[in-house]
Amino acid sequence: MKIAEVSEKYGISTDTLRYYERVGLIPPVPRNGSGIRDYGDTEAKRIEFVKCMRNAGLPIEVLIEYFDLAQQGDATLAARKALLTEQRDLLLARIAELQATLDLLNYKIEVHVNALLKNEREIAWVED
Amino acid sequence: MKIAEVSEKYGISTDTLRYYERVGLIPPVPRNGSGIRDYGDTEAKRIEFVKCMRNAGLPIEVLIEYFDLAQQGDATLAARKALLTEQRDLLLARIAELQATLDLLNYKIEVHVNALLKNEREIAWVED
DNA sequence: ATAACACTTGGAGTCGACTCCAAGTCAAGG
DNA sequence: CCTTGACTTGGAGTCGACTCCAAGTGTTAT
Repeated sequence: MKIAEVSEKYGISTDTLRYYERVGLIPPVPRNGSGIRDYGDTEAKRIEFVKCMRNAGLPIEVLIEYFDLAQQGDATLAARKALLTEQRDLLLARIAELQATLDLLNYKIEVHVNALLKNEREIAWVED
Repeated sequence: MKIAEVSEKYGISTDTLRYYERVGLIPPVPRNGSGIRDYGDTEAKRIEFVKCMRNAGLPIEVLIEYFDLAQQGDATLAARKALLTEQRDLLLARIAELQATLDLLNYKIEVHVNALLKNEREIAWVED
């Protein structure tokens, strides 16, 4: 798969894909005879995972660290688990915060709806 | 309340508080005789709301628009409701995404835990 | 075979949201 | 009176994460 196809498939710009490779978030992608990137399944899986994690706000730095550890084999299993757990906990806390804001937003909307209804009644009364 | 106290109370830097005022996210704060900001309850409430919304990722621009509308009175009630509803829906979608990533993260952690347990068993077997 | 087009590179530019800085003013304590 | 320390201003700098650009090479269709 060429870069344009990968970009299309995952909704990530070609610039971003190359950028990820540059900073080490994705390992060097294999090239065909004329130096053009040829993404395979391994790459695709990695990209999908990165997309998901980035979308949830995990910093690029953290992901790089994770992949660096993974690349060192079983000796780093515990460290990787710790890293993932930390990010999981941060995410959990984040979700709780967003949920709280969601509740507030819903309450505010409710208030606006009520105000609108009240206005309608008053207009009806005036026009009667 | 002086700016340092507000900063302390809400965990927002004085720089950020002044920045918010500059860009119109908070209306001009009243000053005492010598030009120093004196925050009151109205200001505090606004700051708290802004903090909550910003924390949930609502862009500054959107919040400014909301306050601009609010300042124009009842005629903008419907517009404000629409704005809030749009942001609420975005937030809802965001939470769902984060939840999906959370699930994936939990699964990954599980995989690591299993690998660790397997290693332990192997070590035990070697050392027996 | 020549135009059109996807790909390559390194480096510069952009964006939102702060964050820091220099230079100055003012109130209070020793 | 003089220092200390919190406050003021406008403007510049930083950060993470892209995003864009110029200049060049390779592939494909007419």
